[in-house]
Amino acid sequence: MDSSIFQHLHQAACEQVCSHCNLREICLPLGLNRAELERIDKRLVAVRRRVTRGETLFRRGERFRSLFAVWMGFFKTCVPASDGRDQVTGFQMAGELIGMDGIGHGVHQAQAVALENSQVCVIPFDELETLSREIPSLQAQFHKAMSREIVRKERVMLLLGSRNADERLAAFLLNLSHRLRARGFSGSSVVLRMTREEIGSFLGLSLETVSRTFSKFQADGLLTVRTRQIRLTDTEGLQRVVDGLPA
Amino acid sequence: MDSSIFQHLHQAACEQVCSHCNLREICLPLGLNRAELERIDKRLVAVRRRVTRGETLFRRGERFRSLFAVWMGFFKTCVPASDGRDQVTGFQMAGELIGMDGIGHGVHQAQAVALENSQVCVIPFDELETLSREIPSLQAQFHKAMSREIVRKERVMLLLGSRNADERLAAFLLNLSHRLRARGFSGSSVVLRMTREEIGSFLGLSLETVSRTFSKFQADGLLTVRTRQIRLTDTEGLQRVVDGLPA
DNA sequence: CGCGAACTTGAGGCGTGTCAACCCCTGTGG
DNA sequence: CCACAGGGGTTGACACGCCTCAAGTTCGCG
Repeated sequence: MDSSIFQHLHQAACEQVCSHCNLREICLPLGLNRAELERIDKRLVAVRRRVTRGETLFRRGERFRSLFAVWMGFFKTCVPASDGRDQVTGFQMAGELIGMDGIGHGVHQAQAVALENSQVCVIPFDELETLSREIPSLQAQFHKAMSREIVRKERVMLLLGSRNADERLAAFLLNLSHRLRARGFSGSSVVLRMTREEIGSFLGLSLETVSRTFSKFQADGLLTVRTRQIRLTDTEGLQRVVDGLPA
Repeated sequence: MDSSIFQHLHQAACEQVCSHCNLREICLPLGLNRAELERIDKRLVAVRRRVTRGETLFRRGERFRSLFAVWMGFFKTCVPASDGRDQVTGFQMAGELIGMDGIGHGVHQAQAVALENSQVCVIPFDELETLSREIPSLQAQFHKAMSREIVRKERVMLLLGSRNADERLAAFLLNLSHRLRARGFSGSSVVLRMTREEIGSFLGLSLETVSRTFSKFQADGLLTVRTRQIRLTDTEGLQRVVDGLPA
């Protein structure tokens, strides 16, 4: 176990100031000028919190107090389905917000679990509302973030409502790839942070179907699979699958 | 055609002031005190707009400027699916907001169509942001509205991802019933404003499956159907269907 | 009253879930 | 160092729920 001194040093080292964070262009403070950034430093983000792999960030039913911005790592959000098991409602990576489901009733409607060792910036919600009354560009950015979340959910609805297994998985992989590319990663080499079962739960498919579809895509030369290590070799082909066109 | 004088009188009669609107307890101004209500009168809602049955409120790709609150009537929102036909993403009734999908990119991502003769309150978005910087309770209410929209979409995702046709349609009917009851209607007598095809599109089912499931529910004594006129005779039984329990 | 749209019902086929067996990898303990 | 256990992943066989196609009926509007 680390000594408390070491812990303190570390806290100081990765101090939570948005103005120097390299995620500021894809996170909530996007579009703020320098003065505004410095104004929210130390106010928007109270603390940064570590969440180890498998640990729960918040549970369904817990009182909602803060939003969380993923600073590093990877999360899933899920809600209990009728049969007792969890259904995954989304995956979040660096720069993405978690917890917006809790605003409506002051209680978290979902559970968030880290899929790898992660860190999140804790954004007390009352402070966010106060600051966004003072800083219009922060207000605008927050509203855009919520709106985009609505559009994302809507897209998944479409996926689940009218696409077959191939189309769903292809869309899922391309979406992951785009988000990784936007964060400076290659996009063609994807390391899955989640199990086949979690992918299936998110896409409304059984884990066997997910596995079979991976194998099929590999046989069709669209990608190569080695368990969690995926290499997308033909993204245009995957896009054709999404569009429902013949291979 | 009405004379212009009559039209003017009518406009004056149903003047768009939130403080006297009988929907204020289920619409955006919920939770505002009298002073705040009077402060937003004439500012939050610029005009009220009539939309006749079948008419489009806004189209996908149109510039986003305003949110719309349904004042009376019934709407569907939909987005073009890959095969050219539309996929329905939601149904909206009195007191519900339409257009939040457009905030994120300044462009409407969906299309909204009236399913009966309707009227909507036009809420210019820049004015809403200005007012919600001045009136914290309005800000809070708007944030809650967006959050609840996210949760609603999430629930539909679950429905589409892990429930069969019976469970989907039962959940849909109970949801409609709850929303009608919250607006002072009976809740057990439901007049569907949409076709079987639109229900199916929303629930990820074919119109034939929707029709068959209605017939099945009727045979099971859960409701009686006469095309668009539905009478829910056993809501507890429908709830058991939703929960996946045996009939 | 007549036409087209909406709805119902049936027959058949396909995609995906379920069940089951097996493999691979990793970590653990003897 | 090996044996073992357990979780994750792959693959096959089979069943079944829902889609598709098709025919016929009812409804609603001009």
